[in-house]
Amino acid sequence: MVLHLDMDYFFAQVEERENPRFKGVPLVVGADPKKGKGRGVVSTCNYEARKFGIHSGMAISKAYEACPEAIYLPVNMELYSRVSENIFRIIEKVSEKYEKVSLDEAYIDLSGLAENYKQAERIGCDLKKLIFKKEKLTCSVGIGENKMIAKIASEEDKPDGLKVVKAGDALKFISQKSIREIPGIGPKTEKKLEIILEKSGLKIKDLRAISKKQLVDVLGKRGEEIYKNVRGEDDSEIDLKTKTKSIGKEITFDQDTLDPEKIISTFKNLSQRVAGMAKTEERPIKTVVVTCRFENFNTYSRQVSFKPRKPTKGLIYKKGAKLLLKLLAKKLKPVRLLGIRVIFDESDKE
DNA sequence: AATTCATTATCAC
DNA sequence: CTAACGGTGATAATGAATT
Repeated sequence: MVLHLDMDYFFAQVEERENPRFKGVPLVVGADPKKGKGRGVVSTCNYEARKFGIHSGMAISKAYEACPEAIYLPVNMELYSRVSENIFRIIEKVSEKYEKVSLDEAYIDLSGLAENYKQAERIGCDLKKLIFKKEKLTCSVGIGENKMIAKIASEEDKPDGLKVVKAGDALKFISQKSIREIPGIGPKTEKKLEIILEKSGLKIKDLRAISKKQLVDVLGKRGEEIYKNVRGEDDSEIDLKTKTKSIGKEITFDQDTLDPEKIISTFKNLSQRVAGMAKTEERPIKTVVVTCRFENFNTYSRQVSFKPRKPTKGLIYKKGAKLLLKLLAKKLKPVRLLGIRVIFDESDKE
């Protein structure tokens, strides 16, 4: 049995807690809609803002159009990280066997902890109470036989929800849900499936009409998983503490630029920060990846691998600058975004 | 033939 | 009028380069 925990509108809820005058009015956490013409997106917003049609991932300029009177706050990641750590400390009191999906989301393995659904529900309820008592934040919990069911269940009664889906009810529970609720089906996959079935607004049960072969044909390896998923099955394991595989930084300019000074100084800055973060991992890196997005949104990456070496600022910048120059020499247009990432050496396995 | 490398696509939060 | 659209990290597909 699996428990999925999802903090409700996390960043915005934390801001409400820190500053109660944000409660009850539309609140959007993301970029400043006025600064730099508002090129960012909405990170999270509270439910009052959602009434205006605002949601995560929406362009901040569009959100501003929908609700200029909302309060717009910048992302205060340091604050949310601290709160997140507190929450995970609470989760650890329930079980060490958990998978951290993000700052505000986790799967907990209930095998060995709960013999039946009643006990599982008790654990979920206690966890919610504990988090609220310690952190004054609400969350939603879903419980099911596998990760997918638990995840879809946690959405069911949000916010402040607690939903248990018994094994026998799982198939029925997911049948009428949008196929987008299946983890791994995004906009592109949805479109492909709509073409196969010549129908939009697909429900999970609709996908049961597609053969395994056709799914694999169209979706590749993921088709195999999706074939099982739409039948309520999910083999994916709870992934305990895995090592970071890569670290990167990227930045979108306030305005697209061709200014070499600006490009270089920005790139230097990114490199330095990546080096700083990579060093704390105390592991060698073996690849540097540079990303560049131009004004037309075309995005390119260039990478180079080498003998695993310590992630020094000089190494990362040198390798990266060479790649960047090579790229810019070919495709010179005003630059929208620059990024650099390092990939750690993985040769040391378990 | 098998493995690694490079690049792009897709996804999640 | 339409498009607008971050930052971080993971995985897969595909084809080329190496071993």
